[in-house]
Amino acid sequence: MLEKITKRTKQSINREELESRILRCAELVFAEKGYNGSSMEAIAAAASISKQNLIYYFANKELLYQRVLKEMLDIWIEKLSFLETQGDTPEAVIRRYVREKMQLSRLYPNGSKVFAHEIISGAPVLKEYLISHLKPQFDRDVELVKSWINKGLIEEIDPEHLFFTIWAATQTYADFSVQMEVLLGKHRLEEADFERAELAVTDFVVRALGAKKIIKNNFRLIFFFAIWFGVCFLYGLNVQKNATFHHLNLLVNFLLN
Amino acid sequence: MLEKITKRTKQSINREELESRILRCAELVFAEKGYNGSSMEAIAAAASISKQNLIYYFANKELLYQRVLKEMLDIWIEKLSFLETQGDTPEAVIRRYVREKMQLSRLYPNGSKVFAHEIISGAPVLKEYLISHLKPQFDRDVELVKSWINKGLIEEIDPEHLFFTIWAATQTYADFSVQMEVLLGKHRLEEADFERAELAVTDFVVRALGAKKIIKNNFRLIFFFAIWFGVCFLYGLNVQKNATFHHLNLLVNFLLN
DNA sequence: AAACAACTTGTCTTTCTGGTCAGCAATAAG
DNA sequence: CTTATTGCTGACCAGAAAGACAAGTTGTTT
Repeated sequence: MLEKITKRTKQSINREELESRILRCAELVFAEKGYNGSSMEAIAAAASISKQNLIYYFANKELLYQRVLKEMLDIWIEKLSFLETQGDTPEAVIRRYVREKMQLSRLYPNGSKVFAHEIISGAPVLKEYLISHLKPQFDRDVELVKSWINKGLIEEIDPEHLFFTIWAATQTYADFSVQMEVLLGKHRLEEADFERAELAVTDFVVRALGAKKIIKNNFRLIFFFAIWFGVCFLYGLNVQKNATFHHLNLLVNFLLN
Repeated sequence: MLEKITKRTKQSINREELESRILRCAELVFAEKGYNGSSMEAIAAAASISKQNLIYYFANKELLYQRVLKEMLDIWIEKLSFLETQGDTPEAVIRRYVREKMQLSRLYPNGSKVFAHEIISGAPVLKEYLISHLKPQFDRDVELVKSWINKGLIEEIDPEHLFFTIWAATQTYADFSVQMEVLLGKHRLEEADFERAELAVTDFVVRALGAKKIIKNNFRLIFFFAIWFGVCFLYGLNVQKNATFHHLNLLVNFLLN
């Protein structure tokens, strides 16, 4: 297919700028009012242009809506793949994943909301796209998690539902921000809130995965055995029998602290 | 205030029946199309009555919407309070809480969706209600979780964000069911899926809380000390020194298994 | 400068939808 | 059986919104 060479004239630059401004404003309006509640008039007003001009750029509402949705999903799919992280530990991969997803909630709250509206409504527009683009990636990522489980790197966890939970827990900071504002008694969620949230959710997930725990427990195991061997060795060789319980008590007190 | 005695005539029974049928149908339509996308005509059709008749029962759309929302939230608030569970362990309380919330997603998927639409849109109708009814309960529950942390019953976790995560992880099974259907390659989420989900989410949360871990670790600790004492006791008394390492090896193999 | 393309706006039509109103039908009360 | 109340329907209306059309304006190319 021949790609038309787009000269960067004053017009074409303006066009691009205006298009992206329209998309951002449309995103905002769709997020707040849903597809049906958003009039072209309102979107145009948000972008400070006339309705007719808006229609000139996006022939109809459906098309505009699709563009907004697709932009969001492209970003999501692009940013959220396990694939390129084969070398890292599960914990590192998961931490990165959760962080990225939180960033999306923070940076594109409106896109997230439009996406949420769409899915809740039964994904009339997005269904095909989900099947063709999201599912393959999902299947791959699930396989990877399964392999982690088989290798004993993480706890036995339901891989599919792990993803559902991560998505939900992160997405909620975009979609349900109003609820949180009310419950936290704030006018708006701020940077600090998002940072706390990110920390809470990542820790939450990592702890649930048990990735960290295994290491901790291994440490404890090794620690115990080391002392045990030491003690047994000593007693097996040349310490008087009567001292046994005294040393034992010291040790027990130390461990229980 | 005088309460009017409602005689249970044929008419009043019909009225109640029809009212609740309308509410259920409205819930369904609102869930799928959002407030603005749902016409009174469509709701009436779903309930198999005429539009005028619908308006006879619910004078206008706004009112109908509020009723649907309020019914859902009342159920939610009623079912989800920590208060009456003071005696139980944190793990028991949390398990019950998550299970109840999952039940809501399973039993009232449409109500959940309407609620989600509403919150995502900025809670124009519900905001006051959230402040007056949900926040006080939230604050109480947060305090309880904090007290658990202070007592060392659970890991140090961000209480507010714990709730946000639980809500998100459970609510998602109502709101994003379509996405899950696509990704799991199913036509509909079935009982079995919900059971798996409930198990996954509860385990997930409990593990993240660390409530279970403490118990498990205590077990392990007791187990170790019991064996240790036994072994030391035996060696301290009447077993030959040479047998030490043999028995030790047996034990180590058993523990590491 | 002229011709052409890109952009912008005002006007109009059509469709949809929330809601009114007057009147008919079914049921309950006297 | 009659009357009053409650339940239901058809005809209608006003306003909102999508978007078609034509006319005018600005920018680009030759």
